[in-house]
Amino acid sequence: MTLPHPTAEQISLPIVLAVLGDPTRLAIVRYLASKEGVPLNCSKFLDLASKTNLSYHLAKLREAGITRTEAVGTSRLITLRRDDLNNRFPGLLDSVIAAAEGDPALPAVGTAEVEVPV
Amino acid sequence: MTLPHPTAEQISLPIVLAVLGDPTRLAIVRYLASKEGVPLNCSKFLDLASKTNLSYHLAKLREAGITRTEAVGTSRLITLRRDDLNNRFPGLLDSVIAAAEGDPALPAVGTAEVEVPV
DNA sequence: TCCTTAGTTCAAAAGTTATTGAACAATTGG
DNA sequence: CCAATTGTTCAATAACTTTTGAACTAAGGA
Repeated sequence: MTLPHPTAEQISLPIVLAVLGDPTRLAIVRYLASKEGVPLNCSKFLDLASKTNLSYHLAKLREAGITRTEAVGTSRLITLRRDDLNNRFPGLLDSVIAAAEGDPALPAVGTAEVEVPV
Repeated sequence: MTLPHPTAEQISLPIVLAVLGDPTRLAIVRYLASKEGVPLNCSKFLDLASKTNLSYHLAKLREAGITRTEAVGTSRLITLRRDDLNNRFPGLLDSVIAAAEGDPALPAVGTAEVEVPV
């Protein structure tokens, strides 16, 4: 079972920019980029917002074509659509990620989750 | 007399993205980029929106640090802050403009204004 | 089967942004 | 000075977006 995603051609520039123009979603994208290749589930982002609100933001990212969401069991595995975005808008995602990496004003993900050894 | 502009350091990534995430404003930026170096006044954009509404959108662009607005007589001369944006977010504006140039869904500026020779 | 985990959906409330028209201000040309 | 041109401000409204909590679904383990 797959959730609805736009095709690469359907990805719209103003929509991508508007969706990235939100600190919570930019923080999600920055974190996804920092864990490139590792599919993450929604709960990784609970630092940023409530479960319900995350569901909303992650749907926005998916509907804009910025992320891909795959249902696996009760989880959703989320990845960046780097290739599709790069084909459609060359250089855009990379420059956004680079800028986001250096932005201290964005909320952080994962700073609370230190694996505590037993 | 100069209108208030953010300094380069004050320019915020999410705000820039949110402000660019609007078709009218993206069309303004695309047109400014196509006339690089030539300062344009507000009336050039009347194809896109009413005078009042343009005033609003142009203020958003200025306050986000995307454009510079200079008052000259009763006119406002508007230019892109390309250098400041490039320093702050390298590659971002260029990729947005390149993507906007190829976007047929964006409203067009100036298609009605053909200089009629006498 | 029952419970837990993971996430969605829905409707309401809160907040924000866009659009409008009327009134205003400032400059410039006649 | 007067009128036209250029653009702003203000208040109202319309339209969207974000956030919330409660109720829900679906899968997986005990």
